[in-house]
Amino acid sequence: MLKLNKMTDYAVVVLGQMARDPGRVRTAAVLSETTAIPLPTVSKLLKILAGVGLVTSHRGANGGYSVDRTAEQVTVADIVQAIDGPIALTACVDDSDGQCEVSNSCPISGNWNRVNLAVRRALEDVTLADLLDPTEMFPLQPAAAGMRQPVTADG
Amino acid sequence: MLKLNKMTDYAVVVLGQMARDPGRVRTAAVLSETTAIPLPTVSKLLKILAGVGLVTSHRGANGGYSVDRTAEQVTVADIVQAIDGPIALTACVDDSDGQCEVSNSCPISGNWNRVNLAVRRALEDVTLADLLDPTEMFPLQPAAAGMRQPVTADG
DNA sequence: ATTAATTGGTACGAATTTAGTCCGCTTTAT
DNA sequence: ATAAAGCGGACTAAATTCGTACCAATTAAT
Repeated sequence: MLKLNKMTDYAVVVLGQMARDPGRVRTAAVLSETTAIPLPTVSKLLKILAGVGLVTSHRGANGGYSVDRTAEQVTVADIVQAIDGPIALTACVDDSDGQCEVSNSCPISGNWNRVNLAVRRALEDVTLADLLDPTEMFPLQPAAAGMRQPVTADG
Repeated sequence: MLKLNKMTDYAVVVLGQMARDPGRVRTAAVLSETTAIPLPTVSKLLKILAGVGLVTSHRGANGGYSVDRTAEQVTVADIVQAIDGPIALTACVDDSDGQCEVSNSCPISGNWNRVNLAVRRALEDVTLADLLDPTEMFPLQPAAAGMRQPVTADG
C-alpha cells in the first residue's frame, strides 16, 4: 500500500550520500558510482531535486550538485513531495467535472484532507537524518533486523 | 504522491454506505446502484473486504454483505491495508536477494520502518466515521470547499 | 575564443502495476 | 430442483512508472 516510488527511495539514497558532507560539489556520474544507481536515473533525480531546491546545481565544467541543507533539515515529506508530487491521497478524482460521479452518495469529499494532513505530518516528522542514523534504530519487532522486503510476491 | 488506489477510495465509499445501518444485508448489486460504482468492481471489492473481515458475507439466496463494525471502529488504515496490502512505503526491495544492491552505500535499511510506522499511525488515527461526518470538517484553507481534484493533469 | 565538461529538458520504449471484466463453481433459501 | 447470491480465479486492457537516450544550454579551463 501507499508504496512510494523506487525513484523516491533512490532520492533518499542519493541525498543521504550527499548529506554526508554538505557543500561539496559532486557530479551526477560520481554519485551514480557511489550509490550504484544507473547514471541516467541519478541524473534525472538530481534534476528534479534541484528543481525544488533540495540540491543546488552548478552548471558547466567542474559543475555538479551540492546540498545546502543538513540531513536534519530535510524531511521525508520534502523528498516525497519533490519526486512524487504533492501529498494527496485523494482518489475523488474521476474525470474532470469537478464533481465526482458518486458525489451524491459520497459525503466524504473534503474530509480526505484529514487523511492527507495526517500523513503529511507523519512524513514531516521524519528527517533524512533519522533515516541515516543507525542509533536512531528503535525496537520495532524482534525480527525487524532481517526484514527488508515488505510485500514482494517473491518473498 | 502516495496516492492511494481508486479501489481504496471506492472501498471507503462502499463501506461508508454500508455503515449507515450496520447489520443490514445488502447485495453487491444494490450497493453498486447506490454508489454508482460498476457492479463487477463492487463485487471484487466486497470479496476483498470480506476476506479481511471488514464485512461479513452471506452466501446463497437472499445473501449479500453486511458490516459488523460501526464507522467509528473502522480506521482508514484498516481499509487501506485491506485493499492495498500492508502499510509499507519501503522501496529497498530490489530483486529478491534479501539485500538491495546499493546496500553498501545505503545505511538506511531498517529505518524505513520509522516512516512506515509514522504513516500507519496517522492512518489509524482517522476513522471511517471521521471521513463521513461533515461536522468534522475543519478549516484547512479558505478555498478548501471547492478543491476536489488534487493533482490531475487536467486541472 | 575555443573546447571540454556538466547540467537541463524533452521524448520515448519497455516494464510493471492497476482497473475492470468475465466465467464457472459453491452455497443457501424457497 | 431451482434460482439467487457470493467465491475464486484468470484474463484483458489501460494507465502509470522506470529507465534510457538525445540534444540544447551553460560554464570553467585553456
